Amino acid sequence: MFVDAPAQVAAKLLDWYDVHARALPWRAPPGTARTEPYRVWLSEIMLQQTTVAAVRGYFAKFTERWPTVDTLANADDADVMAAWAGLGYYARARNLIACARAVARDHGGSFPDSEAGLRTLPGIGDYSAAAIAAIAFGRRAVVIDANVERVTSRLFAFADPLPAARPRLRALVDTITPNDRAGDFAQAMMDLGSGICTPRNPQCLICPLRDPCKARVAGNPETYPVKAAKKPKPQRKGTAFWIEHEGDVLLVRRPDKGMLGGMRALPTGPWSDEDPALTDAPVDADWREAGSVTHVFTHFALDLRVVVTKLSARPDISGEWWPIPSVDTAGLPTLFARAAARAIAGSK
DNA sequence: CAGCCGTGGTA
DNA sequence: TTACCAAGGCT
Repeated sequence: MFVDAPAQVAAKLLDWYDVHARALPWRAPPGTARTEPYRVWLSEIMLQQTTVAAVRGYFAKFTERWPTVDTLANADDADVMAAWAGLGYYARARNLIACARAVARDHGGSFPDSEAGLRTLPGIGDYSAAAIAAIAFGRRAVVIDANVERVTSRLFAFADPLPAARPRLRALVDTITPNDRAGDFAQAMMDLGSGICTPRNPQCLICPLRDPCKARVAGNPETYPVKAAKKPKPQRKGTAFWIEHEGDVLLVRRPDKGMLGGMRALPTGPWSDEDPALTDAPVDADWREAGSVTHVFTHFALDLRVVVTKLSARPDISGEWWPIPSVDTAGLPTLFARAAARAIAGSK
């Protein structure tokens, strides 16, 4: 058998998938009816740069509360943003709302069934359009995510550094993508990348592609994919202001663009390499230190100093006064949830 | 094209 | 503990 023939790769992988496919809430088992496009779409957006474990609870919550794309399209923005709180990359939530409304308004409540049609919707890029077209609509599409890049670069011992070499890697993925079951093939590649062809210590002994894999033969699968070096993360500092009045705390809504865009938050000063100053506070007050929280984002690390004050008169500041005992229901992103916990602990 | 954009798990 | 990294998209 010519195990390195492209068709053989797909056949081996699909045979493995028929037995070992992960059972996931948004996935139909191999050989059964396809999952509804709404659920495929919702899961694909949530899974962008996000682990299966993190998505499970959010997917259950969203599908229970908004079971169809129309119900989501009619939801209040603030409710959706609050429900997304903690999952990260909040532009996804803003695009989720915009996409649901575009589907409801421009497509009669049904998702486009082609890759090109899906690609026009907000929040759906090359990967998601291909994945939804293949998984939800049975289209033949070349689906490329980080798992596919890793598995394919190892399979072909493709050593050109990414992301510059993406077009050539895509051509290789194209050669092994089957005409039938492209959706199962994509999901099989992801399962393989998640459980066997892992970034470190890949389990080549039990891999269904161990025979055709050139990197395994060479003995260096963990060196793929080759990537350009990363830049160091700058350290920034800032201050969060916990302002109490009669058992309420002041929350603000952050601008739609930028960090934690559109999310509820504590008022803050600027985040920079300068030492934070109390003069950035939205009100003049007697501030007390409540400690600090450190948080690591994708491209910088933040040391957020938390200061608290209790005002006897309600200041004239725009924002929401939220009952402190239920501040955990405000939908704060993790940074501010931790800052709030620090403020409450530090003000006792 | 490269920078921006969260969070939590893993070794 | 530090560093890497995950079902990427937008500008």
